This record gives sequence, structure tokens and C-alpha cells, in this order.
Amino acid sequence: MYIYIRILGMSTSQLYRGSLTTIILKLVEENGEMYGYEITQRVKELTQGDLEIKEGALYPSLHKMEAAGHLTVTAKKVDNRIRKYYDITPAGKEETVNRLAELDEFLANMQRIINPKLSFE
Amino acid sequence: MYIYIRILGMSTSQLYRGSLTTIILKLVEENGEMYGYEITQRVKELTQGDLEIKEGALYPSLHKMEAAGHLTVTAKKVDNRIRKYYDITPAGKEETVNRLAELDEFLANMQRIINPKLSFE
DNA sequence: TTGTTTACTTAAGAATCTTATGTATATTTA
DNA sequence: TAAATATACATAAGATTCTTAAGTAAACAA
Repeated sequence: MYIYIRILGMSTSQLYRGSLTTIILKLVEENGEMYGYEITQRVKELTQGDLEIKEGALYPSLHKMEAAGHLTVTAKKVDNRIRKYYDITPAGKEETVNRLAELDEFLANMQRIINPKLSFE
Repeated sequence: MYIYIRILGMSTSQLYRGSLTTIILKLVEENGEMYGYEITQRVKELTQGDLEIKEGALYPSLHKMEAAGHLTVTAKKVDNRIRKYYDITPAGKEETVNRLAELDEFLANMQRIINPKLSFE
């Protein structure tokens, strides 16, 4: 029997919609080879448990990014189980730059709307 | 005959998904009574044309926020045409505070992931 | 041995958005 | 003055991205 308890403070915000690809690209670009489960744990760590990447979002996203030629995948047997390691491609690096630029623009635009007084840069 | 030309630099990013409610709440809370079309123009101004709120997203969103009790609506005839002015309710002000807090958390979490070196605050 | 963690997969449904279409009046331009 | 554009709202169909849920399977802890 399983009882799931909603962790206080864990994010349910819709704002993360659209940011998953950017997060994956950045982490894999920076760390090199990572596998799916590792990405979920790394994000949980970095955000102090605030953001939990769901498997139902993560894995289809990884498959799509591989299909797009932004990531490569290599299956490795570790402890008698399969892990799929993803690494960034040159096209993936370009995509990372673009996605991070988009994120910057998004942040700047939200600042302009939410805090117009600080937006004279 | 209509020819639509894609404006260079206009955002097509998925990052804005989930931010519309926050944007509307903040603008109406700050400016007082606003009507839909006015909101699209204000956002366009503030972001220098970068972000165009689509009518297909805006109007259903306004209706939903009214149904939720976060906004009130008053129809007024201006220049022989109907405008629907939306204003914030007390519940809407609470929601605004919550949404802005969520936005802050989102920004902080993205910083922690994208730029971990700057995240020791 | 029961439950939890690790590790991946995928289908169904929800939420939010874009695109497209429609209505209608006012204003600008050719 | 006719045509096009701007103002102003509404909504249905489809796309995208996510959550929820169910499944498989092995390692590990209680």
C-alpha cells in the first residue's frame, strides 16, 4: 500500500511549462554524460527539493531531443541494470545557446511587465 | 487580401506558457480597470513588441479569472462600441501576491539550475 | 518478505496556448 | 468613397507540454 504525501513547498506552478528542455540541455552541456534519473535528482538537489521533474515529462522529452539530434544516447549496464546516458551534440550546444537566450529574454520581459521601474537598462 | 509577415524578434518561446495569468493580475492590480485589448497593447509596449498576447489566450483567461472571483467585469459603451473593463477583487489581490511569489521562486530555481555559481544567497 | 529506491517506458487526460474564424464598429488610406 | 486597417470582443479546433497513472524490472533496506 502506498500513501503519497504532498510535500509542502514543492512547486505546482505552471511557470515551469516550457522550461524542461532548457534545463536538460544546460545540465547535460555542463556536466557531460547524464542519465535520466540522475537529471531528476540533480534538479531536486539544486532547487532544494522545490522542483521535481516527473518521469512522464522527462523521458519523452529526452527521446524527442535525441530525435532532434540535440542529444546522443548510449545504453550502459550498471549493477545489472540498464542506464541510458545522454550527451550533447554540436547542434545541441547551439540549441542550448538559443534556449538560454530565450530564457534571458523571457526574464527581461517579465521584469519589464512586473517591475517596470527597474527596466530602463 | 492579407499578407502576414512574421516580425523578426517576436517571441515564439514556450516559456511564456503559464505566465499569462500573472501578467494580467499584475497589470490590472497596478493600473486599475483595464479592458482586454488595452492589456495586449500595454504588454506589447512594455516588451517593445517582443510579447504579443493572443486574443485566443487572453479572452478565455479573463473569463476564467472572473469566474474564479479574481476579477470583476463591467461593460461600457465607448465610441458606440462595447468595452469590457476588468478590475481586481480582494481575492484577486491575494492571488496576485501568490502568483508573484511563485514567479520569484521560479526565477530563483532557474538561476540555481542555469547559473549555480551565483546561487549561494 | 515487504517496501523503497533506482531506472526506464508509455498511454490517457489536463492545462495552456496558437491558429483560425466570426461579428461589429471606427478610422485611415488609396 | 471604397478598401484596408485598427479597435474590441468571442470561441472552436488543434498543438504542445505537462501530470497522473500504470507497467516492467532489478537492487537494497527494514
